[in-house]
Amino acid sequence: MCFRLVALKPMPFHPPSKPGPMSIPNFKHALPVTRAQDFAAWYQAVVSEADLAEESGVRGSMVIRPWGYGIWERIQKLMDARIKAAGVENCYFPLFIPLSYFAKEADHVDGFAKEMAVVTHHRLKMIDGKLSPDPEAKLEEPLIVRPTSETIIGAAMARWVQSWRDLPLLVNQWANVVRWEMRTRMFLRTTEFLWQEGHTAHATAEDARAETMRALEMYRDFAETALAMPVVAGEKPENERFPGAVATYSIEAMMQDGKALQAGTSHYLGTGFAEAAGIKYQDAEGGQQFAHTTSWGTTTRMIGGVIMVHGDDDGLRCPPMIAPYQVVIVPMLRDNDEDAAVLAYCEDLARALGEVDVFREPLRVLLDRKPLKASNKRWAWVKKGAPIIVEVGGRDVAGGNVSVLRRDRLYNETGKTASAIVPRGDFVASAAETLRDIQASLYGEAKTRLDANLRRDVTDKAALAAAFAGDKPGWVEVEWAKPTGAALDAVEEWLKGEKLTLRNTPLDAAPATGQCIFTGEKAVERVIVGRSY
RNA sequence: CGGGGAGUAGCGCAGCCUGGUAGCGCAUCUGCUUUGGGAGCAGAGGGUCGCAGGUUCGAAUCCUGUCUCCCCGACCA
Repeated sequence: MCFRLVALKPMPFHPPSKPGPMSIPNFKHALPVTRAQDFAAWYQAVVSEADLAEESGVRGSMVIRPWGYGIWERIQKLMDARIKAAGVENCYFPLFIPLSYFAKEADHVDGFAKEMAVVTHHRLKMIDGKLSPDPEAKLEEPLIVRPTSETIIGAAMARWVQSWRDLPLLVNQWANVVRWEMRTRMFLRTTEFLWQEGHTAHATAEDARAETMRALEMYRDFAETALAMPVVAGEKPENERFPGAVATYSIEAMMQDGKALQAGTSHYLGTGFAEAAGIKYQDAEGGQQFAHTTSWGTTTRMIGGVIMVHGDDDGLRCPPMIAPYQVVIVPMLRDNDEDAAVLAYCEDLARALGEVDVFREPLRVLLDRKPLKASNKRWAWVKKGAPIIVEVGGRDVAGGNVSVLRRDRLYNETGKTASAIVPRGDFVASAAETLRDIQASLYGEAKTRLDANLRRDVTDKAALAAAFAGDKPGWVEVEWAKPTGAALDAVEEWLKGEKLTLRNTPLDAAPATGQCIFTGEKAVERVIVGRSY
């Protein structure tokens, strides 16, 4: 992986101006490249410098390192609680799906056939000195590696659902899936990725649609609360739908370069998958009905979103709710007699912090005992984005203090790291409040940026194109007539020429009052246009 | 999958055109000095040059194939 700092086109979008080192020439940041120099290289630098993930040698697949996986485990824990609170139960379905299951739903096949990993053999053999699939061991029916599990879960649902009393059926699984993407990026689009996929079956369309919206709202609230990542929840236009879905909804987050990232999806699948899999039930009147199904998912992509929403030129700033460690204690050891006292003081501090409750959980604290120079440890934790870094030296011990560094406010006006010396007891007593404040301030900063870069004053195509000219960042919400079929294709064709995409039609948008920006017809709703990942 | 670029020590790179058996900076280790902070000096360790073939007396260097990564595009959570 190499970062080239030459002749890079400057990023036209800068975070809200903050006091600190922004204006100081040649300021030394923890990363080798800044957001303004090259956003894509900066993103990769955060991934590697924060020890989130690394290349694996397998195309498009990454090793998720402990700090990155720790964030995923936090996401899992908080999301899982919400899923269970909605009455959805976890279970596990096979990684391998018989080709015949997958083939049943035509639109589904159209959508996924091009990116499928296929298992065709069950044995290897040494042939001409090379270990190769044994031609004698060819599978009767190929297996596909799941790109999503609607089909195999549908087969199970068909067995489980007999009567209207069996509905609703609400299941979820945490799993890995594989999609053979042409172009991959760490966390944002990998060949194999981790996710949660919820699958539900209902008696009526109304119930299924309600579940679809419940999941969407769960994702919106999760993104904004746990990830401190403001999003826009809305419906995807017709041709961005999940293959086989009747309606697809998404949450869209704005990255610091102004591009949109789809961070979660929820689908109302109608009866299409039920018909393909035979999910039928006998209703109260004795008639046979097909169930209405939904599916909804969030993935490790969210970690990429957290990086691009909260990261700065010193690395990740991890929201406290999903930080594997919320407070990291770095002892300043000098290889002298004071060290034992410093360590004992740090251990007491860690113990006291471990008894603090924050966000209704015990505070997560690490005493970093690694035999490295304290300054190196500090900057490693800055890059990883630990919300609070506490440094403790001999003088702190003597004075009963700690030196506190907030990751969201790293520098003061003079460009120095903004460590604050505070009495130990005061720090422990206020730690939970400080973490809540960091969570809130990360959200606030991102929300301000989103609002400042979402325009709603564009009413014609020329102005829309101009709004993005010269790589201007952000989104534009426009009124449109929600064209379908060929008319929608024409809209997307024009947008493609401008390198733009339709993101979604926000649920909470104001009603449309004017004309469709694309067709000139009477507008029926508002849709967000932007560049995207 | 199309176009472009890259793979040499943990990281960042030079060497490749004009083949002769590998070098720089940072990091690491050791010693001394320093100490509210990303230290200084001296010394040391670490690489089958992505992989596989080929040409050659000899390949990091030339040729062929292949894998992986990055950028742009088409596709997508």
